[in-house]
Amino acid sequence: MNKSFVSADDVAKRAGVSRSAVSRTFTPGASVSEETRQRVMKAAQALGYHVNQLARGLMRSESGIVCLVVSEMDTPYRAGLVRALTHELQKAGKISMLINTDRSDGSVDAALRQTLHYRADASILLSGLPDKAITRLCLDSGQRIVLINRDDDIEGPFRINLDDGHAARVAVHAFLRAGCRYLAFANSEVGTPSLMARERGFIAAAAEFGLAVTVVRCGNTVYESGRKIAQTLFTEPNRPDAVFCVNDLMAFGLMDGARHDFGLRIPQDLCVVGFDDIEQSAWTSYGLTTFSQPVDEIVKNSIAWLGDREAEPASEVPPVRLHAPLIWRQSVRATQRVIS
Amino acid sequence: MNKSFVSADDVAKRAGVSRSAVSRTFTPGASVSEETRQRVMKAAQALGYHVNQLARGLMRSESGIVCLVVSEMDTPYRAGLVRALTHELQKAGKISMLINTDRSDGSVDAALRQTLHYRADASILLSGLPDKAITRLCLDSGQRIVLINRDDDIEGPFRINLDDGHAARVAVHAFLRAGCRYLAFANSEVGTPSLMARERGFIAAAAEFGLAVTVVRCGNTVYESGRKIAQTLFTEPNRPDAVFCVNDLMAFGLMDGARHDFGLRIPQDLCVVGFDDIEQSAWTSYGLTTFSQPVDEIVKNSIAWLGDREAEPASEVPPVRLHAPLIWRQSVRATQRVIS
DNA sequence: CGCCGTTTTGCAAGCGTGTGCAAAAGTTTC
DNA sequence: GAAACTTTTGCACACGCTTGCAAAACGGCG
Repeated sequence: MNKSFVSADDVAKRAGVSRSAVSRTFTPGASVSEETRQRVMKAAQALGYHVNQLARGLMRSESGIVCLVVSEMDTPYRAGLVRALTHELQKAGKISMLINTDRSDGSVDAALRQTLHYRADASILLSGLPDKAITRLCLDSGQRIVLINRDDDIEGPFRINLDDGHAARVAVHAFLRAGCRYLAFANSEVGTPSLMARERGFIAAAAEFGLAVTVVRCGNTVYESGRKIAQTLFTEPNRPDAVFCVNDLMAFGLMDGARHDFGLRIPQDLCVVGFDDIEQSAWTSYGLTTFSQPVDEIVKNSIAWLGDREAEPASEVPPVRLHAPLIWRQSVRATQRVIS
Repeated sequence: MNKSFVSADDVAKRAGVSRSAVSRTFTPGASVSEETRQRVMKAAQALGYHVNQLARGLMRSESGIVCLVVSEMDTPYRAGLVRALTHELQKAGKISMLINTDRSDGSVDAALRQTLHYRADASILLSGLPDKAITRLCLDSGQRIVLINRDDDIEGPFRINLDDGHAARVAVHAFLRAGCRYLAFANSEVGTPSLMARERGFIAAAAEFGLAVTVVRCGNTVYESGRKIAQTLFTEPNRPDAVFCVNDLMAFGLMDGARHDFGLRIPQDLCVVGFDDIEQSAWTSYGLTTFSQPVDEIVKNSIAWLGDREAEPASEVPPVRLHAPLIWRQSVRATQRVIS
């Protein structure tokens, strides 16, 4: 009761065996007789012994730690991803360290440095882009790196991306089927490769049908930005009748602005498509037609890559490109509008 | 370039000093001459050396690890809390481990066991209730425990709670001022002490004015539950004109149900108050009047308690009880309704 | 009982770090 | 220049664990 952790030595002493025996008892697949194992277990139970993973990680090459580096993690999409990742990592016997990179400027680099401090087996980056040098350092230290939706050109990390261009194309088709003619694209000023890919894809697909796209970029990928974009978009002379928002949150802001400030009805006067399919999209007030982030697939791929001890160096492996299906709800007309 | 972490020995060799010198260079407050410090730093830089926190944690009693144990962490309130906690912990030089307790049954206990494995300095519990025995074990191992909004009667952990009862009383007053007469309370079946405290407080305060409260409990504290409660509440003979929802998410479900399925106008026909003040409450579609979780205060108190190395055993310290102010938006009438 | 093959067990060397202690080096004072 | 301090440095042990290795124990067989 002296306020300190109990060690394997204590257990060994109590069970009347050597320290090796207790170590082997807690090492799956080690050679211990059933009798001693029982003895050790009983002693461990009584003392409240727990293997010290720090010390274990010192001997083995693996620490069992996986770092998740993420900023603005209360964003619904990110929060959901973190939840799913931690859950599956735990099932795989790993523990997750969460590194918050909310402070800008070199924060991702600092985060990766932290992962080195704790000898993490792997790092999963959900946001930000790491410096090349520090990435190299991690990789050289034997750490694995997974980049999710950060379409980076660094070689070495395992990259998981979406078919953003294809999704944008699907959005155009959906709008055309609904009889929309004036397309707009609501983007942020963040300029992440995947966001820009959606923009380019949308414009290109529209061009194939001879349609121009009004592009507005504003602030961060948040509700307020959508709200502001609604202001600029619907006060223009020829207002769009279809908007593809780079993100569900922006879509909500845009919808609220369109309805509240301009009295537009959705989908009768305006069709909206979002991206992420976060929980709120299904709420009755929005009923947003949106592309679904294949969270489970993303997680599955990440874990598989981490688990596969003898996998190729990632430079050989092409990025995984996952499909984001369109989830139909009520923010896009299913059929062409009849002009009455 | 042999895929492994570089150790202090490597640095020492390269800098032509002893390993102790390296260790001292990276230990704030240790005695090293400026010259050797420079030499060591240069060598460390060149090799990409990083102190191994696992090994350091083995020597010192502190690992620098703080565990956050939380379930359903993609819930907006929880996600925000986790974000704020990780941010402040990092500022305090700690690193956070995230333990997901989504699987029910004994999962919190398993989580605490994990914290022991990694010799965490402290654990912060945002959800679930730990077993008493395992809590004791953590405390005896010298670990600190913080319980946030889990109004538990275990002695030892540091407890942070809200003045739920008082908030409920404020809600009743708000409704009365708006001229509401038929009060209802929308709860979940979760039965957490703090949720029940809100329920009891609401009923008691209403009783003081001779008013009865219709209580409905349903499912989890999520949107769908609110939706369902709207169904049962507004099909009743004398429908309520004011509902206090235990949670913002449920409030949104209730509002959507009231508006969409029953054509009720808010706040003209129905006043609603929520709890948490999550981001969505400020969205135009909802404009929910709600009690604000003092996230910053919660975080500040937690960190202060962890940082204070020589603090009293928590059994001496009474739970901190924080105030949750009511944030006025549009879901409650400011003045009494004029019956026309 | 002796021989041989198979477990089981303890020893001891490591993993990468911090730190007390005494020796070495440097600084001040007389 | 020696004595008395102060600062810096290296040694060696400790932290709690894993694991290769060889000795010990065990079991079967002739």
